[in-house]
Amino acid sequence: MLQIANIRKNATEVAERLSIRGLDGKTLVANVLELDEKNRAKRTEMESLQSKGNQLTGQIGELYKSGQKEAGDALKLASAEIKEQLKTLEADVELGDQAMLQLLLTIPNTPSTEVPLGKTPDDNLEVSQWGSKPDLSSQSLPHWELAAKYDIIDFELGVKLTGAGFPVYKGKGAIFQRALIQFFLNEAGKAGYTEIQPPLLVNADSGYGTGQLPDKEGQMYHSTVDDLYLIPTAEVPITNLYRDVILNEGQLPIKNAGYTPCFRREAGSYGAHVRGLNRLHQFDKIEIVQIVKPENSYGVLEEMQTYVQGLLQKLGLHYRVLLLCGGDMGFTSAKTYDMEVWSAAQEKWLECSSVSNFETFQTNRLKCRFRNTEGKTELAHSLNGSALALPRIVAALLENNQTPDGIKVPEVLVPYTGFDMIN
RNA sequence: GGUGAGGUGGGUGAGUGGCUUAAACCACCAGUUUGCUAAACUGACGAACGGGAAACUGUUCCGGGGGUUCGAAUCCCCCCCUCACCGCCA
Repeated sequence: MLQIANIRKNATEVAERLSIRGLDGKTLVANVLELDEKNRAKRTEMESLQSKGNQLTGQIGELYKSGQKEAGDALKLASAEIKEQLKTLEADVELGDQAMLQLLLTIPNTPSTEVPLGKTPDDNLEVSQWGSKPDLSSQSLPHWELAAKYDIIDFELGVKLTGAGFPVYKGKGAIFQRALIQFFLNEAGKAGYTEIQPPLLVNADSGYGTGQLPDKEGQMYHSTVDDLYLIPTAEVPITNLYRDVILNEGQLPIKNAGYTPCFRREAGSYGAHVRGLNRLHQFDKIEIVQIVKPENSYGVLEEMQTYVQGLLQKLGLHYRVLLLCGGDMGFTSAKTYDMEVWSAAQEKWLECSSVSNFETFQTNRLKCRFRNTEGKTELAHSLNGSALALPRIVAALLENNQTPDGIKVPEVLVPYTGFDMIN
């Protein structure tokens, strides 16, 4: 959620930056300012009346104490009248605040000025590519066929147990998953991230804190008896660690990493492109999260982006880096890089990581602040990225590394798997 | 699930109707002293929002919501959460 004070102060800039998303920034900002002005007028009116009432009660107290009961009783009448007037005023102010909140909730984050204009994924800017397409023989198989051939992932069994999108990993397939998780966690540790094992169920407050609620309510699995939500990403618990917190400047930057299964209902997205591991209801992901000082956040975004690339390089995967355009960026992000790995048999790019700077969009909601050098509280900036999400990495590794004798395990993973070939 | 206790500022924790502009201690911050660090001393120090060029000033906030009262952290009602013990159980 954008900060109203910031919109007021930097109206033109906010409007311009919103326009990068293809929105009518000017009108949006004008609407906010108009409502804001109305609200403030009402608030001033209410507060001065409250002040008057407070003075009165003080006087009444004095009068009673000095034994002037009748004079006190007389003032009570005036006090009662003010109280009556306040009722409607307070209700008005409350309504105004609600209206403002509702309005602000509909406005996405202001893109960084470096974000390219554009509406669709076609307008994303390809920043770089690494590696090259593997040279596979003509009989290369998609990963779901490889999974069946070597009996390492069973999609049908998952359907029996739960439903589509809940695969069962078996034997070397399960070990391979575990190896990747441990590899990613160890790498994050080496890069200075503190490992976190958070709860997989969160309450509604946490959902609101990172913005999954109320907008994406339908995307989360909800246990209604206890009113808890299965996390769609570790971002939710790990970022909410800092909800309603005032940090000391010295504690920043905070760097956390966590592995969790992620649960997504993915309501409404069915079809051919969800085949195999491409889109699941439950999958494993290692997430990295940083809470930083505002002036550092864009430098940190580059650092995180580079870190994720390093993982892909160690796995020997051909990938590209996209700078998302305004229209394709998530609602809460100010700047996002997507990493896509090449899936050799499907012959397409698969998104496997998304690294974003949210500036104060999340921390405003979370009330995550730090005390700056002047001793004043200031909203921190939050960032996160997948490092990495497993399924599409697994898909790409299976497809790209297939040989007539089996699937070669990347060298960096062998210490974790204990085998160098899936066959 | 049962019974009991409790939720106060960054933390510990006092506070049973107006003197609370929330004590005290700790932490954080600034300064003094000091080879450095530490310690000691001094000072400042809750948050959010509004008004003001600024100095400054107003309002709200003691888990959440309602109520009593001229006036509520304090009294009453409902809800939520935490802790302890018991029961059940990995």
